[in-house]
Amino acid sequence: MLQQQPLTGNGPSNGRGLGVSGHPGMHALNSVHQPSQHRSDGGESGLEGTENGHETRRDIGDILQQIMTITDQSLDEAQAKKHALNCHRMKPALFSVLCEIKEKTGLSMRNTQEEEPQDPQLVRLDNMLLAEGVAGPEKGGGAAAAVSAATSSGGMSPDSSLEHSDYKSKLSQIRSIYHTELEKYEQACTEFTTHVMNLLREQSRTRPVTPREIERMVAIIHRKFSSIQTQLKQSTCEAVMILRSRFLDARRKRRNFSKQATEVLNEYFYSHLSNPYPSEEAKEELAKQCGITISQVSNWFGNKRIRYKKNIGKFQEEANLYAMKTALGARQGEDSPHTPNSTGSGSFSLSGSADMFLGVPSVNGEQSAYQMQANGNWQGRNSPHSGTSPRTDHSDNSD
DNA sequence: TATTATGATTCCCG
DNA sequence: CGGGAATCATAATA
Repeated sequence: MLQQQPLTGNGPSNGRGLGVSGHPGMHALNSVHQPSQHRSDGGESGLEGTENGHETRRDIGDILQQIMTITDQSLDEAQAKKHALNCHRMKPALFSVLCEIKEKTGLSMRNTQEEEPQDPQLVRLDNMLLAEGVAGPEKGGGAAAAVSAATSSGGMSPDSSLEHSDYKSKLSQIRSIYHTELEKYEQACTEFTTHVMNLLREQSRTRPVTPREIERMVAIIHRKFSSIQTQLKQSTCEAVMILRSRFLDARRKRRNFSKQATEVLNEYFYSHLSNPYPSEEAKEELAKQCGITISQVSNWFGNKRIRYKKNIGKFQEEANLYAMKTALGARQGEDSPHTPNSTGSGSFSLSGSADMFLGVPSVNGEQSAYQMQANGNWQGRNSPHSGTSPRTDHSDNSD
């Protein structure tokens, strides 16, 4: 895990920086800055005058020098030089010599650095971004949807859904930044690549440039840019992680369920006191009704069971209250005073009434452990067969 | 500010 | 893996 600067705040917003100047690829192009920029013309007169190898070599060196430094010169200057070089009568010969040299050295550098094995780190980041929904296809609406959901969350579950949509909108924000930057990078990359390719093509008139070389150069450029991209991806990943942890923190920062939600849960609990273990489906239903997750429902029931068991007396009041409420609701059928549980409608309530009636009677209630066994276990249930015993089970959930 | 209520987490068991 | 139990952390309340 390598980590770069975190980005969090103003991350990749300035993508145009692109430290191209230090590009290794450039090295190959103009790395040969000779400190001594001596005038290279004039000397060539002696080129054929002396067949002295030494002289000739020096002269060739001069020409080479010109070629090498050509990219350093101003445009017209370079243009002029180039023209001069092209017209030089030694040019064809030199060119072929260069080709030859190239051929030879080319062999040695053939195996230097060929294929890059798809940086595993990059793959990992890609996968992660994909999993987070940052990369990949636009998924419906993103921010807009989240925002609208947040604003229009009339009475449903203001807290949780609000936070959730907050998370989503932040995520989509990151997403859009990521995509913009990525696009910028890609554009810059292609731009730069074409530029370099043009340059090379241009140069290929004065010096041998094999397609293979161009290819290699392009690969180098791409590699460089992809490393920049990796950084972007990494930063994005980090941002997502931070956002996520903050979101989780927010979740950790306990928020009480809404009144309605606890009401629904309590109603279910007390109307199934003899067996307060909602099935998966029931949990789902409850979760839907309460606007919470299934695991939250599970948590709630876990807590409730244990706490109820621990101190039954304390919960008597509540138990009676809900039992009464449920009974009333059952009695009046659909009049429901104010139980806005939509979907499941009355669902629980009546059919399970058997157990809850057991609970109603004793307001003083001590031993209202109903079905609970002496050891405080629900599952044991009371007497072995118990004809009347409320087959609490799922007489309710109609669906 | 101390206490209680409560949702979540963790450990452990079968 | 679901549940019980203990515990944590924070919201709500006295």
